[in-house]
Amino acid sequence: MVTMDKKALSRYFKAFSDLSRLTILELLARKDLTVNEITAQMGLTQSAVSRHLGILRAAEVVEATRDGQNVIYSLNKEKVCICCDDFCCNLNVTSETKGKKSKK
Amino acid sequence: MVTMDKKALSRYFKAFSDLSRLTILELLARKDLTVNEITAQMGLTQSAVSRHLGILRAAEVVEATRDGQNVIYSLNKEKVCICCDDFCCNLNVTSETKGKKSKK
DNA sequence: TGACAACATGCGCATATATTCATATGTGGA
DNA sequence: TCCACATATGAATATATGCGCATGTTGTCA
Repeated sequence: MVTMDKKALSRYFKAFSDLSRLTILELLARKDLTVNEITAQMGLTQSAVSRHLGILRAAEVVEATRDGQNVIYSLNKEKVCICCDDFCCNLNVTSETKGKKSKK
Repeated sequence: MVTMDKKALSRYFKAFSDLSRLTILELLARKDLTVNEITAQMGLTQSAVSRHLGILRAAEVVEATRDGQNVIYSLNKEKVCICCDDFCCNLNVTSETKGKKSKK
């Protein structure tokens, strides 16, 4: 059930720990976008956006496919899900725990 | 349903993005521990552990209660849960999405 | 009160990260 | 081939982070 080691989890969370990257992920959650389209919606240079996308790509949270001159980025929802699940699993935080006051 | 803003999420994930802190969280998932007990199980100085705990405390992922000279730390599983849920919710990644290939 | 134990914090250092500018790489069209 | 557009990347800089040492703070006990 647990498929990621701590190092991988750390890499994922590092990817999620930046405001700009969270914004990018939210944009991609709505629809696939090119780098230019993402850049247009953020207060950053194209360079900065490209770097953030590189980090998200390295963490395998987003995927890039080339379409002519454009590169279209899409969110890998499955990975996001697995990441959160594994994390919760590692900490014995399961759906059943939800909403209940911890038993301590 | 979505109760955290991006900034809060970013703070949580920053807290989760360090290997030492992930280890601490795993330890606390098993049982409540004092700073000394945690320090004994990690290759870090007491000072470093205390700082990590401070970060986790600031993110409200762990709670500290004083017991005489000791400070006992415990994991706030609820917060961990809410954090992951909110994140997934923000990205439209729900339980129903799990396991399925994204519809793209 | 003094001594000690547990924990937190100021400081400095080394490293990592985010950002920008300038430039390189890749792709399509004239 | 040459150019324009989209994207990625090297270099430089500012800031943030993790760490240890030393010290401060808080609580216990004699």
